[in-house]
This record gives sequence, C-alpha cells and structure tokens, in this order.
Amino acid sequence: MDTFPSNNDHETRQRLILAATRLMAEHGFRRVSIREICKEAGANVAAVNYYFRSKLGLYAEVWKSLIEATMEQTHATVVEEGKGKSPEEKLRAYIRVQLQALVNEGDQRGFWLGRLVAHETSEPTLEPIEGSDRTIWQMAFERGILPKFLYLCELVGELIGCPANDAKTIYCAASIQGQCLMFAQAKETLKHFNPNVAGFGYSFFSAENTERLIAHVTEFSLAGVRAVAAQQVEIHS
Amino acid sequence: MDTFPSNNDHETRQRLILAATRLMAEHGFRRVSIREICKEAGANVAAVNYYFRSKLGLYAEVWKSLIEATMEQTHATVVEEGKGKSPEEKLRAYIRVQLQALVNEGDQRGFWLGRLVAHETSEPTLEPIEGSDRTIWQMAFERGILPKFLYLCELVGELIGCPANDAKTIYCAASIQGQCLMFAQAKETLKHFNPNVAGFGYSFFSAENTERLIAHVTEFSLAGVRAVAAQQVEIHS
DNA sequence: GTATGTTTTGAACACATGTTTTAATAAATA
DNA sequence: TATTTATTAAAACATGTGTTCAAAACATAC
Repeated sequence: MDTFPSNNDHETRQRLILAATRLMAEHGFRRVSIREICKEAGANVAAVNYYFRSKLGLYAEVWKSLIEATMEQTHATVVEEGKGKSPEEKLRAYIRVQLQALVNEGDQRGFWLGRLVAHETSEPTLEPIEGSDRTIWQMAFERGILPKFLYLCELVGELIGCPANDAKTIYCAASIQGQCLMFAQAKETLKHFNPNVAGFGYSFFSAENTERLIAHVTEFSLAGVRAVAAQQVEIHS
Repeated sequence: MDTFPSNNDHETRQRLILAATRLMAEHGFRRVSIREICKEAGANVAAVNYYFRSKLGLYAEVWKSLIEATMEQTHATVVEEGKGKSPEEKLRAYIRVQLQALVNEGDQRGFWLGRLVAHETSEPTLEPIEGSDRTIWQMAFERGILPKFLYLCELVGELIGCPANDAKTIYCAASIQGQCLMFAQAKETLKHFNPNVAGFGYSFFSAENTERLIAHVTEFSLAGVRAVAAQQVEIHS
C-alpha cells in the first residue's frame, strides 16, 4: 500500500527514467506530458504513478540519477584532469570539461543535465518533493551546481590570491561560468534560426568549434582574472 | 467580424497588457493562465480573446510593446551614453545600461524584458504568430536582442581591431553578454534560497551591488578583450 | 427615446493533463 | 497445482485551461 517498487533494476522503471530524461531535457518538465513519456518508453500511462507516485516523483528521480551518474563523475573528471597542474591549467581543464559537456550533444548525460539546469533556472519547480520540505531546484542546486561552482571558486581564489568566498573571487567565478553557459545557450538558441542570422551563424557555437570555444574562454578568462588580481594592489580602498 | 479593437488606448486593453507583462515576466508564458491575467487586470476572461484573438496574440503584443518601449530606448541610451567617448568607456556604458536594466527591478520594463528573454530562451514558443510564418521568439530575437548584440560586436571590433562579424569579435561579445546574463540570472536564482547558500549570499548579486558588478564585469572584460587582441599577433595561423 | 455599435459578462464547450481505479495478466511462492 | 504478489492495461475521474457564444450593459449619434 504505502510502499512501491524502489531503486532496483525494474526494466520499465529504467526505461521511464530514460525517456523522461530525454524529453524533459529537451522541453522542460512542464511541457512534457506523462502520456508522451510513457509512449516513448513503451509503457502504460499508469506506470509513472505506479513507479514514482507522481510526475514530480519521476522528475525528482530523473535529477537524482542524472546527478549521480554525471555530475559527480564530471566533477571527478575535472579534478582528475587538473591534478598536479598549475592553476592556469586547472582552469583550462575546468572550462574544457564544462564546455564539452554542455555543447557536445554526444556526451548525452552532461548535455541533458545542462539543459535541465537551463529549464529549471528560468522556471524553477516550486512544489516541494514528497516527504521533504525542499524543492527539486534546491536539491539539484545544492547537490549538482554548487559543488562545481565552489571548486571553481577555490581555483580562482588560488589564481588571484583571495579566499574562495571573497566577493572578488565569486565575481570572477561567475564571469567564467557565465561564459560557458552563454556559449551553450547560444548554440541552442541559434538552432531555431536557419541557416544563420544576420551573418553570424550557428556554426560559431556548434560542436565542431568546441576546441576554439575552449581556447577563447580560457584566454579571455585568464586575462580577466589576472586583471582583477592586479587591481588588488592598484586600487585604494 | 474579422477586425477587432486595435492599438488604440482602450483602457482595459492596456491593463491586460500590463498585467500580462508582469505575470509572464515572472512565471513565463505557459505558466500564467488567462484567468490569472484577467483577474489581475480586473477584466473578464473573454476580454483577452476579444482584444487579442488568443493568448498567443496577447503574448505577441506584450513583446511588441515591451520592445518598442524599452529595447529601442535602452539601445538609444547605450549609444547616447557612449557618444564621443573612447571604446573602453563605450563598453563600460554598455555594461552599465545592460546590468542596470537586468538586475535593478526598479527599472521595471528592462527587468521584465530580461526575464521574458530568459524564459523564451530556455523554452521558446514554437507556435507561429497568426498571419505570420515566424515565431514570437524569432521576432523578439531579431528585433530586440540581435541589434543590441550587433552594437556590442561593433564596439568590441573597434577594441580588438577586427571586423564586427569576425569569429574573435563575436566570441568576445558573447563572453561579455554572457557575464551580464549570468549575474542577472544568479540574482534570480539565489532568491529561492534564504538567506544564503554555503556562505555566499544573495546580496553579492543584488541591486545594492550594481555598481560593483558593473566595475567587475568591465575590468574583467576589458582585460579579456585586450588579451584576445594581443593574441592576434602572437598566434600563427 | 430609439437605434446602432462597442464593450462586458457569465456560462458553456472542448480538450489536454495528472491521477485513480479496477480488472486482467504474468511471476513467484507455498 | 493453488495462492499470493507484482506488473500491466484500459477506462474513467477530476481539474485546469484556452476558447466561444449569446445576452446584457454601456455609450453614442440621430
């Protein structure tokens, strides 16, 4: 009665999560109906409520498995790739992993997660998760976004010689993260315009230019960060 | 029959647009119901269809008047404030106007427009406007966003000595724009967390720190842009 | 005051959506 | 095999939504 199938390897359960992830990443939570999801997963409409209690329960599960499978692994990759290198190279590694996940649709999990974040950022789900007093967005933010951002802050802090929670550091980190998100967003946006708008086209931001994007954001950011670091001694309080 | 009340100063019509603007800017087009809008505007449910044919027609009108009233005026302000100044100061003026509009909720029109852009960016309205073959997002993008971005490209082009449609220029412009959007977004996002998350709080990005944000983005970006400009001669093709 | 055109109103319609229910089917267990 | 449990299936329910319609209220001009 009060219990239902849990996190085991129930087959249709997994298919539902996968279908929901794909569809919700593309259109957002609210714009996808349970019926669509079930159709794609080859399951009955009632399956969602059977396995997840509600649509929101499914959504929570989508986030949960996506965070577990991707975020932490991506985070690990970032740390791994930067290990032993200079702060500059660490930053480059961070930007690389970030941009590759966001821009490159081949890496589906990271790409989907990026899209989900985008949706949830502009129209957060306000309903609290059942049994908890926290919303999905709060959960996702604290478990998925914040850790990454804090790592970036530490990294930037090293570069400019400030604590990680200093305003300067945070602003710089936001500047860097903002660029990554912008490039990912630009790519998605320009998709809707074929073949290109006013001379500059979709291709500038598409996957084939990932390396170039990485190089640009890195150089741009390193210069910005250094300028802020230098400011410290030039500017009077 | 085929005609209906047009752009005149019909009172309730104006009230509907205003209410719709406010609500849609806050929650997005889809999450606001006609009934909510009419309630806020003190009008009957049928009023929307009477004046705008459909909900989408109202939405289009919201964009139209917002773009006319704000975008062009903001754009004019940008050009005005930078007139006769150095490219550096022009950039500072651009960032100032941009950030003030996005972050400062006092300037409602600009703020609302920023929110609408955010919503429409992550979940674009796909239905074409009646009578046109273009979507709202296409219209808004070309009339509202692109002109501003192109101006920014020209400005950056001057700074780094490249054409406005050069890849380098566009990347730099995107880096700058991305920062502005990030700071606006961060402020909105952190609103949902009280009073602050993991040590760095909402206040870092709130209106009271606008001047600081402007200064940061400007210095960070100028340094970044200069680095890219210098690259030009260092890097071999 | 009557007539005409405009605006407002309240109810109804049509439809999509999340959810629940009840029965049928498959799987597991005794 | 008999019985219980887990899963699937189809239909129905409840609700919210965009939209339409016909009548009423209002304003204006003759």
